Amino acid sequence: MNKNLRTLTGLDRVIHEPARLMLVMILATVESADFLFLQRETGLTKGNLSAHLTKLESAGYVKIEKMFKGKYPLTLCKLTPAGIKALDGYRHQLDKALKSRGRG
Amino acid sequence: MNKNLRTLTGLDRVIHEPARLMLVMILATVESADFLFLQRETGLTKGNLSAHLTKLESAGYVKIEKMFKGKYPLTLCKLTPAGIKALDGYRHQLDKALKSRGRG
DNA sequence: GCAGACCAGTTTTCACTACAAACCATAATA
DNA sequence: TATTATGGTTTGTAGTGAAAACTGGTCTGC
Repeated sequence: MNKNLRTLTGLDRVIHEPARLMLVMILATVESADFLFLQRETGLTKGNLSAHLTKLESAGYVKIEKMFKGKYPLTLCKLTPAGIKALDGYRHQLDKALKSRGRG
Repeated sequence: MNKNLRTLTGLDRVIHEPARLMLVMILATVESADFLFLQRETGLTKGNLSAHLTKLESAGYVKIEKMFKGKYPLTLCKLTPAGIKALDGYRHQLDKALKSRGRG
């Protein structure tokens, strides 16, 4: 069953990065989240969070909407259908690979 | 249960790299493997495989023994107890994180 | 009314890393 | 003697993640 292991090479790197995996896992449960909420939840620095969100957006996995809450900017993030699908695929792929034979 | 997600930040990067995850998964099942066997199984290039093995060795996760099979060099790789433990920990950690809430 | 602190992010910088290509030493082959 | 194959290692390079520095706007004290 090394087929399962071989698929690891093709793992979605966008999702595979722990920080981003965290983000999509969170976004998968909340319908929508703002920047500071995500920062608190993940513990990432702002710069880091910003960069990861941009990357997720470029991949089409999250949609980012900028608005104003009162006078302050507000960045709202939401998982797209593509993002949901990507996360699902990633989970299944990894799950299969990690389950294949429990050592010897 | 975001505690599970937060732990993702601390994932062992040595194991997390797909190519190396493949390697340790294979090594976890075979007691010992030579360079070319690993190359065939993983599909990695020689250079790549060499580099990843060196990294795994530096981490103390695999033991590499060089010998001669007849007149040709032979590189034998074997998962160390530390490597087994690391893989186990990685699997559990990731499993927990990926299982926490299945969306919505 | 303006200097400085604060808010919500973005851009820049930098060290590291994975990958592939080039290389190396030896051995069989023509 | 070249040439090719074996079993790898070293080198070059583009890409990446993390933190620091920066930006544009707002509020506060004086």
